[in-house]
Amino acid sequence: MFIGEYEHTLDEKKRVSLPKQFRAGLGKKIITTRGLDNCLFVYPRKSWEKVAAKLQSLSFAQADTRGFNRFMLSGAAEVEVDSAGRILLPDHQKEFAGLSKTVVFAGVSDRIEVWDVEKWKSYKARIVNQADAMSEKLGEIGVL
Amino acid sequence: MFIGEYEHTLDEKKRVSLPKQFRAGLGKKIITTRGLDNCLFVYPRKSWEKVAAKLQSLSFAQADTRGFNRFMLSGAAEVEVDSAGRILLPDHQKEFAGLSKTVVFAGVSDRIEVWDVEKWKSYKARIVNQADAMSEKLGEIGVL
DNA sequence: AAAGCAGTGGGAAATAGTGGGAAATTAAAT
DNA sequence: ATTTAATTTCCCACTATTTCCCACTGCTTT
Repeated sequence: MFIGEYEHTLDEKKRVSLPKQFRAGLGKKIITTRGLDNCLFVYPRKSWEKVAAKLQSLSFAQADTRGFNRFMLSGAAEVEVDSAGRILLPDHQKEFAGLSKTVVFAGVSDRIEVWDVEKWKSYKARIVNQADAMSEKLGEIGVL
Repeated sequence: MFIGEYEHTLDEKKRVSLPKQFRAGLGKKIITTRGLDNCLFVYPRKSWEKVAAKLQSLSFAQADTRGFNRFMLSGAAEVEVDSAGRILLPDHQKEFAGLSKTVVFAGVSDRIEVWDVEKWKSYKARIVNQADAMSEKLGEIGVL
């Protein structure tokens, strides 16, 4: 269960150190992939295998599942945590998520998200403003 | 399981080096063939045999499956990886996929795809823009 | 204040990717 | 049939990137 929010630095070699609090839960080999809303998803190897198994069951005959597979799989990378607790992000992921120097790690239960700090700030401002209204909606359908 | 995206160069002798990450999974003899959406599919010998078996199980009675069979099988070639980790692409495949100098290798679970870099960029832009719609599909199959 | 540690930066060594030349094989031409 | 041309194969060499390691800084803890 990953929770919390941390600001880290992406250096010139495209390295970022993982927040200490996440390292134990992630292990040595982890998977990063394209996520939704222009952020990256980070999974421990085991959780990723579940995702991958589901993706593999999709046929390549249909154009939309082909596209979907390409989005998730070609956008993914297996990265190893170095001796200083850092990972190395591929160019295409850095570009996809629009990462500059400062990035945000956000724990979201079974996955971790990586955001560019500016994108994160504006996104967070939006969801904070909407939280009150959303809670009523969730109450209506019996979630809270 | 092949994942990730890599840009490589096709030289004047039609050689491309395979991304280091894919070499172990591919072995020494590999199969390249015409793929869907104007890219090439690359398989390790073993996976190819499975694909070929599936294709053969399709009925010859229907004109369209006959066509698909010919498309995949006649477009295939067995190529060997040289001492520098490169393969040699046949002319007709280079032409089919519209490959120029820079090509993209994309890992998509059991196969690797080879794209011309420009075609890949525009295709990727399309699927990235459809990410929202895709997320609903993700929910349906329980990926997210 | 000293010690430990998380996060960051940077230098040196290793290597993946690329280009090109020589040898060998095939094809063409006289 | 022999020579010439062209293409392919094999090998070596260069370079930009990656990898591995060590060092510094600032914060927290004792």
